[in-house]
Parts: sequence; C-alpha cells; structure tokens
Amino acid sequence: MMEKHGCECCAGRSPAEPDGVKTYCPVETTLGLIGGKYKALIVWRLMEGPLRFSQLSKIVKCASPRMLTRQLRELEADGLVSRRAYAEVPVRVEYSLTRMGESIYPILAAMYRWGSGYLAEQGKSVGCAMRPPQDEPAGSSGL
Amino acid sequence: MMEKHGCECCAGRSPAEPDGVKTYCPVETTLGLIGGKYKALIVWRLMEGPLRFSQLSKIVKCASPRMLTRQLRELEADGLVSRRAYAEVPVRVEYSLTRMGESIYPILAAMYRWGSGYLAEQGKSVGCAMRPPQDEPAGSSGL
DNA sequence: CTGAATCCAGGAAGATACTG
DNA sequence: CAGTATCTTCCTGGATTCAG
Repeated sequence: MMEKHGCECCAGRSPAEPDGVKTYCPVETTLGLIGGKYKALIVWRLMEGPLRFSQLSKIVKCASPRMLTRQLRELEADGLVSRRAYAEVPVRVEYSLTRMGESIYPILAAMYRWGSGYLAEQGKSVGCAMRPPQDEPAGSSGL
Repeated sequence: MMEKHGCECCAGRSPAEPDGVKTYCPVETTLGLIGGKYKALIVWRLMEGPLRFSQLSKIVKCASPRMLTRQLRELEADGLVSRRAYAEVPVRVEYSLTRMGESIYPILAAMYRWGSGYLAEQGKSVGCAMRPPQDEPAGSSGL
C-alpha cells in the first residue's frame, strides 16, 4: 500500500534504500494513515465507542457504501480499526478502534484546535461532523 | 482551492451550506494544508530558518522544480510560507515561515513522535529527510 | 537561478446497480 | 444489513522542455 519509488527525501510512504532496507518517514506515515477521505472523521467518532456500518453511514452521510468500506478496510489493514462481524440475521458488523487507533486521538485533537485557530484567523467558520475535542489533562493543553 | 460539493459530513475543504454560509472542518483543513506532497518536509525544514529555492531543491531531492514551486505556492497562498524575491543577478528567492507556519510545528512534531512509535510497532525503520523534533518544554511532552 | 508551460499516467473518489 | 461490482471522472503528481 502506497508503494512509491525510493528516494531518501520523500522516504515517507515506503522507498527502498540502496542497501535494500526500507525506511519510512514518521510524519508521512501518520499523514498517510489519517489522510484518506473520511478517515479522520471515522476515527474521531469511533473514539466514543464501537459503531456499526449503518451508523457510520449516517455519520459520513455523503460517503457511498463503497467508499466507506474502502476507508474502513484501509484503517483495518493499518491496524487502527478492528472489524467484528456477528453471525446473526440480519448481519451485524461493528467497528472499533484498536489501542493504536485510540492512541492517535491527541494528534487529531491538536489538529482540531490548531485548525480552529487557523480558520478563525482566515475569517472562516467552523462546522463539521466531528465534535470538539475534550480538554486534555492539564499539562498537555499547552500544545 | 479544494472546492468540493457541500455536505455537512465532509465539510472539510469548503462546502456550501444550504443557507450559503460556508463552514470548514478544522481537522480536514489542517490535513489539507500539510497533506500535500513534500509540504510537511518543506515546513519542517523552514523551521530552522529561511531557505532559498535551490537549497530546498537539494533537500527535497526528488521533487521536480515544477512540483516544488507548486507546493511552495500553495503554502504561500495558505499563509504558512512567505516568499521574498531579491532583485539581484542572478535572482535570489528566499522562503520562510509565517507566524502561522511556525505555529504548526507542535503538530508536526507530535506526528513525528507518534509515527515513530507506530513504525516501531510495525517493525519498520525510520528514515527521512526530516530531523527528529526537539524536546518540547516540559509539560507538553506528554502528548 | 528560479521558475513557467505542456503533456501524460495513475490513483483516489463519485455514481449507480446489484447481492449473500 | 453490510457490503460488491463496474464504470467514469477528477486530481495529484511525474517528465520534459523552455524562459526571464
């Protein structure tokens, strides 16, 4: 996934070094994980607890089933989301965050806060399907 | 730039609300600003001080002049980078961060740290043209 | 030195219809 | 309910060439 050419400058998404050892840029990696369409929103909402496919569909209203499935599959392959199917009738599938997925919350929250400030400075108004982040435990709020 | 359709769920990159008021998702906005190719690397390196076009070319080795120019122009249009041309012969152009551009550093640093942990857990090795982030002032290191 | 102009390929994403 | 299957469009980014 995301295989590119192999140059030390953009060693982000999986270049091959001359000696055959692949290296990755942490920032590009992180961006690649949550940069996909709806991914940030999906992860954000799953922070509150597991959701099933139909519930996610309502949250990410404009995503076609195909897109939603793809994003979820990628998040699953990347180890941020886990999928659990229940053998019931009708079928029930629940998506939840892995511990790795949960651990990315501070970054999303930081982006939310910084983005809000940026938008304010640009004279634009905030409005999205995410809910504002909870205040962090004292000490990290200074980010 | 980045005009899309207009749905409250993906109200990230500039949807039009029914009443004509555009709203934006802070997280999508932030991702849009640094998500472009080489943008994170460019901003990261400019943290250390202004750089001219040729210097950036050496840092972002695999970027063609066209791409580098485009990324820089977008960063400039978004208010993160400022461009200064000196009427000399030969021409000299310096790029530097605006205050808004500098203010995004904690987010990049947080992504660097989280991404490093993620890569470690995946058994992959880190290696990129960025330099590891400096330690933050005590208190915010707990991000 | 710092780009601009042009052309092109590949992947991401949208629309629509269908299924176990 | 929770997806798949196709087809198409769009946009990002790459390669190359030329210019002030």
